[in-house]
Order: sequence, then structure tokens, then C-alpha cells
Amino acid sequence: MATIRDVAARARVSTATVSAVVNDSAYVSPELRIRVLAAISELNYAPSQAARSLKRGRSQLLALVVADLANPFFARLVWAAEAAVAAWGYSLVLFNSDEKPENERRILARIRALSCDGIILVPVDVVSTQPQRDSEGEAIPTVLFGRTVEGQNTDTITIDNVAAARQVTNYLMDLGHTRIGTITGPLHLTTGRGRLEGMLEAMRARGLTPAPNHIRAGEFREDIAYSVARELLTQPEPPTAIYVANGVMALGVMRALADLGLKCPDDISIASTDTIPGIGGLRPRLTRTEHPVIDMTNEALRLLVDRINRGSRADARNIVFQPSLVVGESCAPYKS
Amino acid sequence: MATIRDVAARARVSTATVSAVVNDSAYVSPELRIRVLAAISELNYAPSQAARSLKRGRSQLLALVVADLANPFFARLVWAAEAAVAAWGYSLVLFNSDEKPENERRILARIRALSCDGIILVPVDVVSTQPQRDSEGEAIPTVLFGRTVEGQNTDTITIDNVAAARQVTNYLMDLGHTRIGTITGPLHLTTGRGRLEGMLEAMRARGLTPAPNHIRAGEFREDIAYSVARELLTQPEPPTAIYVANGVMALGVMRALADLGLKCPDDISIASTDTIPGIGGLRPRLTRTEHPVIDMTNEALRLLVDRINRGSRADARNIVFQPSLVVGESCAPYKS
DNA sequence: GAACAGCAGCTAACCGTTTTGCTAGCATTC
DNA sequence: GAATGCTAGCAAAACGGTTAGCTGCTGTTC
Repeated sequence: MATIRDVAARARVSTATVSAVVNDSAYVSPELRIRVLAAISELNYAPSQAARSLKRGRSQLLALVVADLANPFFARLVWAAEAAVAAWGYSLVLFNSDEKPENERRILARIRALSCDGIILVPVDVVSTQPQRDSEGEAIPTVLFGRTVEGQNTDTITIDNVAAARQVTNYLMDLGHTRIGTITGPLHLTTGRGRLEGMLEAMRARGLTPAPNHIRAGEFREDIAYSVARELLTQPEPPTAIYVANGVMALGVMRALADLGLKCPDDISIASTDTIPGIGGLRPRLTRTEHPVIDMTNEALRLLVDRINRGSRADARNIVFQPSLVVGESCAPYKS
Repeated sequence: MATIRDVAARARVSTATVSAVVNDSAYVSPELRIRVLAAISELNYAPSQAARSLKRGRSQLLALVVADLANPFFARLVWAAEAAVAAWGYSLVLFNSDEKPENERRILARIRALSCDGIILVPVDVVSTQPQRDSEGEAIPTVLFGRTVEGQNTDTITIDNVAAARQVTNYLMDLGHTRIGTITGPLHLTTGRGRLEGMLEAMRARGLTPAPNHIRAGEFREDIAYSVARELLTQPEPPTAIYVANGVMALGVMRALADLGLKCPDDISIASTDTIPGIGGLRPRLTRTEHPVIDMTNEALRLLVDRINRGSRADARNIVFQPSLVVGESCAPYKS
């Protein structure tokens, strides 16, 4: 397509003037402006982003690295992020680390090569929090999303996992349940660890302790939660209520119940932190916490764009969002 | 970060030699190669993608434009596409047109400015099929996904919508249903139109016609399908089976049933074309067609990369995938 | 009316690669 | 030993923008 030189020639001005018109970066007389704009539209000119990036050192690209694209929670994040990124005038480059540290490393190298202006990262690995350096040795502005890792000095957007688990557990205890089991996420993740801690803390506060074999790891995956739930419910003294650490796993648990012929909430109460969009239509409605993904995403972008524009001088900001408990019909009072 | 000049200086060679090593594009003696590689790793050098794009005219970026990111079908496409794009050595730039032609136009302009090497497009608008010209006036290689539009001359990947609807409808009729209703998608889309046609065709083949007020438009949206289903089922002579045109709407219909106190499949049979991943865990399992999104995505990328490398000489290829019927428990034989 | 300030618009250097000649050194051939 | 052929490696010219710095015109001031 046409270059800035073609436009300049056709409008009988210099390339500097065309650039000034395109970027509105200097005064141009109305007469010349009109000639330039006419030439632009006649030649169907659009500035080359590659040339711009090279000269400006900014690419107008923001990277989003999610840990598991197949998880509806992150799918929702992608949806919200695409809109927010576009609203700020950037384009979104999407990556999926699939919970694998080696993928994450490869992706971060790629992001650096693309000279993305900023990164929203759902971290898998501690390594990833070492800030990524750009072509001038500056750290690429990064916001960690949803999870954090030890000793980072980066902006973070998280949910209060401990509080979420506490709310759900308290709700189950308020219904009279004492034999509560849980299917947790991976404990090397802050989301997994925090949610387990919150549950244990809430029970401890009422003098309760879950049986060791009522605490199971579910990897945040539907299929694993399914088989773990089957095990959990077929043992001699099964729990009367299960707290499930995320929405995808809750779906797996529901499937296990159906296959075991158990009725929810009559035979067992189920509640979770986090949910799946669209699941709202199915019965019984799940009692769960809702996490404000859209607000969290918008805030992440505000932080990121702010850091891009202001430089990375400011101290890291850690913003914690509060979940809200939504009561469905998946829990019933304890009956002995 | 370090530039190719820094590397060249440190290895005491020219930039051309460094480039030759990095791209493996010319013979370099083992001795120099070692010096260059050492310098690269000492300086932690990575070539600037911006400079490369500018010089080569290729950006290693592929654009994916989906019509509705909130729809799980497209979320799945995004997931599959990210993996496939990475496997081919590209990065994925994601856009959501949100079913709005004006968004689509803005996005395509942006894609051109970014000089993306190829586009996978779920088209909303007829306009979008006019091929997008790149900086040399060449059409940017494009594959239309899922939907087509009149008179295009582009590669397409689609599902056989008519066959999908026919299969589902025949299944319902085989169970003895004759009063079959449907909730369709938007009829300006080939997916919406094709599925309605397939249903009508199948019924016509057995001498049946649906009552006009049993054919309703649901916009492929959960909430609309919910209210349309309520209307459909509360009229004097409701259908005994409903064919729903996609998975999201099927969820809305199920929600309507629950709220109306109707039992599926005892009171009414439900079946759909297309489904939602993860819904498999819920009861009753939906009778529906499954669409091979992953295969379709991989094929789309094969086509796209092929066209990028070979140039756009070849004729447009239109590949149609076949859906498969998966029988759940959401349909029962007709009882008068 | 000379000196000068202000400013619209231009020229040209630069961003970091790739790639096209070209050079120089060596081996081969008669 | 001169002519020739080969080829490893180099210098320099793009690619298409942005922008610092300059030019030359107009208008103001004493």
C-alpha cells in the first residue's frame, strides 16, 4: 500500500507534515491539512505499525498470558481484556501457558521480541515475576492477575481467596454441617493455597477440623474433580457437605453425584468458590462466590496503561477484590 | 536491549554475519558462528520483531476475529487457534467484533495497519469478504470460519449446518414427534439460515410442516432463548419437542423449563445443533450435534499458512466438516 | 527600515533489521 | 606465475515511519 512518501508527494508537502497531520503532533495550516487528508483517503493510506514501532520503540501491543485457556474463568478474562485493550487503543496478543513453566518462559521471550508495551500475566512460575526487560533494558510493565508469587515487586490484581473460602465454609457450618470435605486446587498456587487456608481457618474458628481423608486435591480440573469426588463420596464415612475450590471442579462434582445417584442438596450439600458463566441456568443452582472478573480486568488495564505512560517509577500496587456469596439451592441444612 | 550492532561489535564481525547466524540464511564458518553465538548469549540478544517486520514485510502475527467472544463455541475456537498459531511459529492477535459490522470494519483496518500475515475471520458483514489489501496492495490471506457470505472468493471452513439440523430433526421424528418447534439463530447468518432450512427440509421430507408460531428467533443468545422458550411453551398448543439451533440457547431453554416446572424429557424433548463444552456433566445430558472445532481450526491454519507461503494464486478452497449426533437423555418417545 | 522574534513546513538522520552487491583472499589450472 | 573461479564475510542501501534542527517568510518593535 501507499507509504507516507506517496502521500507527501500527492499532497505536495513533506513527509514531516503528513506525519504531523496523522498524529496531530504539530500545527498544520488548514489548507495543507485538507490536501493531506485528501491524499490519505485517495491512496487509502494507513501508517505501517512496524515502522512506527521501530522508531517509537512502542508497538501498541499488549500481551495477555493466561494459565489455562480451556478454563471458563480465564475465557471470561480474555473476553473482558479484549474489550478493555481495544478501548485503550491497543491490540491484544494472546498466549496460553497451559500451566507449564517452560511454555511461560518461551512466551515471555516471544513477548519481548514482539516488544509488547505491557503484559497481563496469570503466572505459573516464580521465574516469570522477574520482570521482563525490553530493548532498552527497561522492565516491560507487567500486571500479575489472579495469582501472585513470592517476593514479586509487580502490580497485582487478585481476589481475596481466603475470605472467599471462609464465606462459603461459614455458610455450610451455619447450616449445621460439621463433616465438611473439600476438593482443593494445586497448593503451589496462591489461589489453591489461599482457598484451603480460608476453609481451615473458618473451621478452626469454630473448633472444627476436617478429617484428613476429606481433604483432596483436584488440580482445578473437571475430570480430576469428578474422580476425586467419587472416591470422597464412596468411603465409609463421607462428608455431608463439600466445599469445591473452583467452578470447573464443581461441575465435575455435580457429574459425579449424578453418576452415583446422589441427589443434591438432599443427600449432600455442595458449594464452591468461583463459578462458570452460563451455569446459572442449571438446576440445582450452585451456592458459590462470584468473582468480579470484569472489574478486575478493567482495573488491571488501568494499572498497566498507567505504568506504561508514567514509567515504572511508582511503587507496586496490589489490589485485592472481594468475592460475593451467591446462594443457590445446592446446600441443605444438616440432618443426622 | 542489545542490538545486532552490539552483537557484531562484540563478536568482531559484521551485522550481516550475525544476521546469517541468527536466520541460518548463509554459510558462516564454525569459528565465527561460535563467536557470534557467544556474543548473543552474553548480551542476551533477541532480534527486534519490529525491525524485522519492517524489512521483511511480514510480522509473524495472525489475526483471529471472532463474532462473539462470550459464546463458548468461539471461546473454544480461540483456545484451539492459540495452540495452532503458536505451533506454526506465529503469534495470535485476538479481536471480537461482537456481531457488529462497524466493529468488524474497524478491526480489519487495524489488522492491515499491524500488517498481520493472515486472518481467520468469523464474518459478521458482507463487506468483510472484500479481501483486505496489505501494504503492497496484495490481499491479506484470509480464511472465513464457520460462516460464509455471498459471492466471496476466499478459503472457507464451515460445518454442514443443513445436515446437522436434519440429523437432529430426523431423530426427533423417529421418536414419533410431529409437533416440533424450533428456536433459530439470526437468519442473516448462514449458520442460522442453514439450520432452519435443514429442519424444515427434514420435516417436509416426511410430509410435516411446523406450525408458524412454533418457529421462533433466538439470536443465538441464552437470555433471548430463555424468554422465547417460555412463550413457546405457555401457548395453548405447545410443541412436544424443540429443536434449538445452538448450545448457548439450549442452556437458556433448559433454564426456562426449570422455571416453568417442566421436566425434560418427560414433559418435553429438547435437542440442539452445537453444544457447550463442560455441559456434558449436567443432567439430563443434551441430545445434540458435536462440531469438530479443533479439527476445523487446525485445518483453517493449514489453509492459511499454505496461502501465506504459496501466495494467493490458488483457487479458493471451501472445506465443509460434518457434525455428529450425540444422543443424551433429553428426548423421549412421543406419547399422546 | 533594520533587527529580530515567531513559526509553518522542510530536510535529513535515525530506529534495527535484511539483503544485495562487492572485495579480498585462497586454490586451481594451464 | 598469471589468470581464473570460488566463496566467506563485509559495507551499505533499503524498509516506512518520527522528529530534531534548520530555513525562510511574516509581522512586530524601536
